[in-house]
Amino acid sequence: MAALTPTLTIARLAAAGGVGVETVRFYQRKGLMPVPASAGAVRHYDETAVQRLGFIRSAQRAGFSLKEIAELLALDASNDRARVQALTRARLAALDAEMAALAAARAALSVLLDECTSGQDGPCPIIATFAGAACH
Amino acid sequence: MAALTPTLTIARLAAAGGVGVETVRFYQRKGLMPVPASAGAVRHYDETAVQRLGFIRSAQRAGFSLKEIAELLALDASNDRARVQALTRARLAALDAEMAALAAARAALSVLLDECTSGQDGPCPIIATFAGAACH
DNA sequence: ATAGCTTCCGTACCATGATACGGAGTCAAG
DNA sequence: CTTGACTCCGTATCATGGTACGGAAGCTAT
Repeated sequence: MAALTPTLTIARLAAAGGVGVETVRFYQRKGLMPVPASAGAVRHYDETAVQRLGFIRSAQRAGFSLKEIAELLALDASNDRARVQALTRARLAALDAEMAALAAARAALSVLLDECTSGQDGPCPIIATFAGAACH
Repeated sequence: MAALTPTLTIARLAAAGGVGVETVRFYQRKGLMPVPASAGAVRHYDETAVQRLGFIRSAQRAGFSLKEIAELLALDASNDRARVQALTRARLAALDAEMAALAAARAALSVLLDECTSGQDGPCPIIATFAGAACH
């Protein structure tokens, strides 16, 4: 029940994946998307290409870089769960680190904003904090 | 009690700020750091340059882009607290959005990792999830 | 069959935040 | 006064993730 679009042009593929044509071509150059050995002169794509594009977008949403996604796609073929798990743990650790950094920045900025909005005395505390890193 | 380094070379300035010489020059090109109108042929920097460099690093840690930092530095002169507050609120909102996205990604990945580690049945759930965005 | 939209392809460009390089000039110490 | 370290300056390069452009060729509808 899904044989209505057996051959997609690159524009349709891109539309199906919610990206631009140039982005698909970019992914091809990066080896993320296959270049289907054009029988004629214009390439045609099937559902697996759409799924692969979806894979890329999904993994990207999870914070994987295109380089990591390339490896994940390679691992899709070889059933190396250990490697996938290792990549995933690394990504989780990176996410935790990023979140901690953002949380710290957020907390500091939030306090400064409160200080700045309450009270007009002297210089802006936000600016002053950036200016006076250690002492003055 | 801080007149021991009235004139710093760019290398000393960079060292004081914990960045490379090329980075200082990069900031100069971006208008973030002053280029102190060399009396001779070699520029010299004072403590205010060190502070400015510290300002940049501090604001950067809070997630501001160099473009935003340029504006904050400009606002340091003109005491426009409203604009500083607006920039800060925008940055807080962006931080919140980024943290939410990371948290979502983290949660999803964490679940997938658990599923993948417990049980060897069939294909890797992590890969399968990326592959099967909507349905199969 | 000819206009007009796509596709293909290489190449160039954008933003972001740096980092590297090569040549010329400067400066301080030996 | 020469050597070696440092500076200045423009330009180039890197990584990341794309976006844009221009010409030639193909496809499609009238």
